[in-house]
Amino acid sequence: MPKAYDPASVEASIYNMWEDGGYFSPSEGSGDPFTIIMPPPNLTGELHVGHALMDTVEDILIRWHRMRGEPTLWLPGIDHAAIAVHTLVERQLGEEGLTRFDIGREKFLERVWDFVNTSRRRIFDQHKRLGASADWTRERFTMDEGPREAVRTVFYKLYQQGLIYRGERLINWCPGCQTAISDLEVKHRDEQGSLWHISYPLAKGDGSITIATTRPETIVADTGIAVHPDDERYKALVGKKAILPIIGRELPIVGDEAIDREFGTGALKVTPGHDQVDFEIGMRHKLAIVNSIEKDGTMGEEAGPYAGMDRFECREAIVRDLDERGLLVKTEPHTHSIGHCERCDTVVEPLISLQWFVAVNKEYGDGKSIAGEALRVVNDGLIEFAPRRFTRDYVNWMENIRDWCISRQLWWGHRIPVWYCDDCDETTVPPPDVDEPQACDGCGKSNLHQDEDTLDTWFSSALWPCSTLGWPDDTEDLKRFYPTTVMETGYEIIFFWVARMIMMGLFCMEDLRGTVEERIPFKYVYLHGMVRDDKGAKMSKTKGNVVDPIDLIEKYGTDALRYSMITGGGTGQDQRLWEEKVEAGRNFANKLWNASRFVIMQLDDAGDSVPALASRDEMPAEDRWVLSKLDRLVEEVDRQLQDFQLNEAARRIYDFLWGDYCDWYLEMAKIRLRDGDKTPLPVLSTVLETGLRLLHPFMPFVTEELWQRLRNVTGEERLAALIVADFPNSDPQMRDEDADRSVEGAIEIVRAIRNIRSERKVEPAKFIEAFVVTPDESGMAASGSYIEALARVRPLRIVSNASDAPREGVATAVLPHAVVVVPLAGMLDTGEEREHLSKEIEETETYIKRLDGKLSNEQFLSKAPADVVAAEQGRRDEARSKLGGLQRALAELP
RNA sequence: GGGCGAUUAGCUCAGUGGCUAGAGCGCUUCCUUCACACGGAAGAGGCCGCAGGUUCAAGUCCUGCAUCGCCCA
Repeated sequence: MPKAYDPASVEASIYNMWEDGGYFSPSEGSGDPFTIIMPPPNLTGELHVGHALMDTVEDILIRWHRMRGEPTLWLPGIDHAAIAVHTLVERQLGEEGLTRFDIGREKFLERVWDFVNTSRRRIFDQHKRLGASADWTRERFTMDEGPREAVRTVFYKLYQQGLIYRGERLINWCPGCQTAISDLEVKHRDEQGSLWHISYPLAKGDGSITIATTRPETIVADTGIAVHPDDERYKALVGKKAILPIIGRELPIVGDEAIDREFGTGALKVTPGHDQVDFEIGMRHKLAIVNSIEKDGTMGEEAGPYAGMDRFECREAIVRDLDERGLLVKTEPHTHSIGHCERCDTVVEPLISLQWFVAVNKEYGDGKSIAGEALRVVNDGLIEFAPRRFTRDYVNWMENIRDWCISRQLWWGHRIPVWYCDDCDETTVPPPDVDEPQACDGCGKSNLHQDEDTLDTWFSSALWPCSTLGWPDDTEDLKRFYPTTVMETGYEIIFFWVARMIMMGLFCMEDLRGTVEERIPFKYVYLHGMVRDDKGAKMSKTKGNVVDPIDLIEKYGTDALRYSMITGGGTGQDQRLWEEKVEAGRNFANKLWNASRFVIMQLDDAGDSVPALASRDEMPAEDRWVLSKLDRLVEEVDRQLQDFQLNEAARRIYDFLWGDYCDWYLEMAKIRLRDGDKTPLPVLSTVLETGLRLLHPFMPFVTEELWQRLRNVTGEERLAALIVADFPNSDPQMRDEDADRSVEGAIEIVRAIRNIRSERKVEPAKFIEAFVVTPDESGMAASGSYIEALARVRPLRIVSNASDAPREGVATAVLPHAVVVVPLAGMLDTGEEREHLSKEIEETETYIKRLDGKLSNEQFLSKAPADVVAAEQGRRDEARSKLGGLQRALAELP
């Protein structure tokens, strides 16, 4: 075996072995399946470290459940990412001096598919590099035939129920992407702007009313002025009219409770065509709606003299004109929140437009609503969030949800399955099995044309848990794996995706499943945090601070990356990642490699003379100790995995394998092995094998490789691969408190002697004499040989009486159950020794004082659980005896 | 404006009421001993943001405040 673990030389072949072995597909066994539908990455670009974290978490859960023998399905896929791909291909066209309208819809889509087919493969290869044990035979794409049929079906069902409608509403328009976007796709950001105070003359008389606005370019679309009905300043004006400057339109002055009297002048110009709040005020007072901004962001006809001007140029022009007319009262700096397109960062323009919506709050059937149901299943605990705090975000959002605008003015995506008639006004929405309707539902004529638009990508993603398993057909997979078990994703898409999957999952399954428990798309939502750069900044291509997971894998290995990511932070917590952090994982993999290398070489050397594992009453304490500790570990890891505490589980396994197993047990075993005693071998290999099984979900490659190598020398033939071995089960029979106490006591003695040697500058190689004073002479004798070897002591004298140890020229360490005395004649500085002991006496006294305080407190004695009280008493006894020992040692110094 | 999170060793972070608060990295001293220098041994380093409260017991629960970050409006 090579001296160092080289991930690059083993990962690919191990992955192929797993895949060829068919281990990624669910086993046929009975029992509840464990299912994760993988969040589908965009098919643009590459997997980033966020995906690496996602894959790691999901793969850990999947591998753990697979090893528990459950039928386990991890279903991967890809999302068609409508806007992203659409704009990407448009940009490519732009470089050739073309627009999509030059080449037409059909040619445009051909180019998109070319792009899709090349970039699809790459993503799966990257998942595989990460070790993802997903079932590639079930891979899905949101634009495949199955998911396409699901989209058609759910659209039809929603339409039939009156839950999808087309209407003229104020929507968020992105002039950059040239499409409507949903509320969620608008990102608000505070920006420095101005608040302009503008005077509007009254229609009758000489008076005027001054309004304040941040968007003077929308003045041309004003259709009213609103004030608070109780505002003394304006009360008399309600019902009167003002004249819109420049345009000359008469504006009714209305009273509306929604007006904030403190903001600006307390008078609001109302522009229902270009502002959500204004739109609602306009509805309440039946104000007209004027559209003055075009979809490309220029001013339209209604803008009069400003028509054709860019919206931001228009703003300056209007302010200038108003100023010239003496109507600009004042301009003050003002910071306010401005909506930007999530994708292209263009300032979003609220516009009145004819779009398709899902009526999420509308009652249907027996009085339920889509959002209401989605809220109920979470409030009733049928779906749980981990970490729990995200439940409230979800509930708040769902309670305030508004209708979902689902049409997009894009060509790439699921085309809206609606046809309009050229001869009458009827809209035809055919059942999903009809590709293209031949006749209008209204007049029966055949002059039909399909809606030009496509659906929001998230509309099809919302169906993902259903559509990937075969819905609308009630397939075997849908019967077996729906509801899925865990939805694991980033907290930033709770609303975009998780919430919508819950809404649509419940709706889709209505006809197929009788109870709501059977309709939910998943039982647990596990949310991971964001991976940031070393300074805590969000990674982004434009900032150039992205870390490529494949680079890290090539440098440190997949397991190293996985370990570092999983232990890098708490559940749902953001974490920072940079190269040096991954080194910790690499070092661990290498440590494991070398410990295994030692064990394997020893087993190999021993050949047929390796004894069977002895019965426990024949084992020395250290063997029982390591098995006992291992069992505690197994129990803890199991509990932590149940609670989604993946980071703690990984850390605990690390602590055991590196600390208990490598640093102590292995070193103890070496001593017996050198003496020709082969009985540690089965213990070494059993504990290692169990450790590999425990660690496998976290670090699959190195554990599989080592497990195979170990199996080759132990000759165990039962199983082909670690990936399908049993996950360890706790066996309380293995617990051994006597062994724990005795070995840990001996470890304390080794540490104490090493400390004395180091502090007193004893030559490292030199063997020195040492005394251990302990009431349990025979028990200690059992540990004598490895204390000698590990602390480089010869001879070690175990005595039961302090008087049997020398007093002069000695360094003393006082432990709770033993006193270590090391004669250091000539090497000892009495002054230093005195200082040393005095300091420790002081610390121990403080500690005892604290315990005394606790133990003399009646409240504590009566209210604390008995075992806590007993533990504190035990600590005090230990501390007292330690103090006595320290004081004696001090007194005996010359 | 509302909500959420963070604040613990020099840095990055664990810590799900009860050991004298831990890890990795970094730092100091020592060790190229036949698994491993991607290593081993020994150490130094903490008003657990601040102020109150609950509790026999608080880094952990509650309230307020401060700073930073995120989400929503």
